[in-house]
Amino acid sequence: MFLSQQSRRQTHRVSAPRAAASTREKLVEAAGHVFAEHGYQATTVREIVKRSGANIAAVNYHFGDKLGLYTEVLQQSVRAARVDAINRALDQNAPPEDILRAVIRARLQSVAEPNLPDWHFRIMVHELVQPTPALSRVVNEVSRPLYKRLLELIGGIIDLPPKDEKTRLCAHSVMGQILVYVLAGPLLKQLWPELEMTPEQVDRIAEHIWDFSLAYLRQANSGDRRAIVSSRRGEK
Amino acid sequence: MFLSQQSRRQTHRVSAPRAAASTREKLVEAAGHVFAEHGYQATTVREIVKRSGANIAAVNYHFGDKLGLYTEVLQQSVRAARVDAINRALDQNAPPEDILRAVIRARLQSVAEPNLPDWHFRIMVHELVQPTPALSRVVNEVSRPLYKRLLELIGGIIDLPPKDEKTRLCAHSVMGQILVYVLAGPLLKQLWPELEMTPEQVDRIAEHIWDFSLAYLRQANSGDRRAIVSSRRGEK
DNA sequence: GTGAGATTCAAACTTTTGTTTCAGACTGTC
DNA sequence: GACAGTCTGAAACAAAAGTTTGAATCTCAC
Repeated sequence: MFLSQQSRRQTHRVSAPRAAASTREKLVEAAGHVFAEHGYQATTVREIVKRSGANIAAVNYHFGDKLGLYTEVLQQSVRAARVDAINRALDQNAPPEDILRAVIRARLQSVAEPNLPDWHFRIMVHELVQPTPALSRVVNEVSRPLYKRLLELIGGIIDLPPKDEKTRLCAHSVMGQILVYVLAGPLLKQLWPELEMTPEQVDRIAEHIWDFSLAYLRQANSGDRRAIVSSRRGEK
Repeated sequence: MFLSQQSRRQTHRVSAPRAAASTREKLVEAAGHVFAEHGYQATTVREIVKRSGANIAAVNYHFGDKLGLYTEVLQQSVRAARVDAINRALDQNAPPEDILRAVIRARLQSVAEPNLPDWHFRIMVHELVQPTPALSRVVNEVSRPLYKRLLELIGGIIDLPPKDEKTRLCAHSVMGQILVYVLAGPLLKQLWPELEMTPEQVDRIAEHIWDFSLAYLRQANSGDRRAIVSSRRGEK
């Protein structure tokens, strides 16, 4: 049963990719939003089909089962995240500090537009908090390269090897500042009702994170590193 | 039905709090771990009772329903978090910079000991990512005061009002750096296998976050603030 | 020790949710 | 215009999970 549907799906995608793809695409689109909002477990296929306007059988017809649909959504997220503005920012030829600034902006900006496929990232976040069965591997495929490049970038700024502990801690500090807006968005909005994630506000936040981070990174780079630490106590 | 059980529970707690509390306590203990690991939706009461050794009816008998048990766990988390080391750190009489350092350490250290009731915080994190019905209010009760005090603390360091946008952004920067270890712990461990959250390592991480943050905060405090910004571009 | 209430237990019940079925509509081909 | 393959729709099915039941056991006051 399952296999025949899978093959049918394959046949479908090859033979009639234009018109019939509509329902399929609508499902992925709706599923992306719902999964991003509730996570995998808390999402029901009935909510997805209701939102997409499709019939409940469509999920199993096109994707085999709920996990198949989720896998498709996740793969699209990975693909989208990979070719995303982040890599474009990382690829540009510019001083490392400017690249870092562009990376922060790129990552944060996608939070501002809830209409557009921002759920790509939110889904990753859910994965991160509670991994689902078959896809920590998928997340890893996109997370590890990005992490690696971020380490290289920051290592370049503070003049340390990418794998140095200090480089990693700095990378985590930058990541954390961004993640808190993606993760704790709803909470922050409760604590700070005036917070509206307009493009202008997001720009200001990105600028702040850049300022905040560079205050340390520049200091760590300029000349003798131990001076910073030893101003407080001896280095380990 | 529900009310009669509730009243029975109340009676129970008053009349025989010692021996019979055992099952109840075991349930809360087990539920805390399971909820913290999987979140509310993905947790089954059967898993909880299996882990606690209790009968499946015990949950409904003692707490009315699954949400009642979860609420109890959450309230204990709130209570635990409230009297936690964080407030002790905030209450001490010391320079704001040292208090900040103590707060960072206190919050990060609880991550290091997974045996102890660390799930208090992890549950909050799950709440934060996907709020459950009846308790964003509860989270709010503990989050808002802590947030407020953090704003005052950081406002004190950079010499700005607590509600100033810049103060808030700085607070979020500090929060984010801590949260990333709580949230992304599993992922970070995959990306950086050598990462072991030993007490020593946690101390080093806490020191880094403090250094990293203070690099900006001190700079922001010292004299004219606009100098920092205008070194890049004009202030808004 | 007896009785009233509190607690536990195994089993059954109800709801939710993922999945399947199969009839019918659509689409493009000969 | 008939056919094959593709897709959709409403309903039914099955498994999982939350909840309830009622009898049995325990606790403790009298």
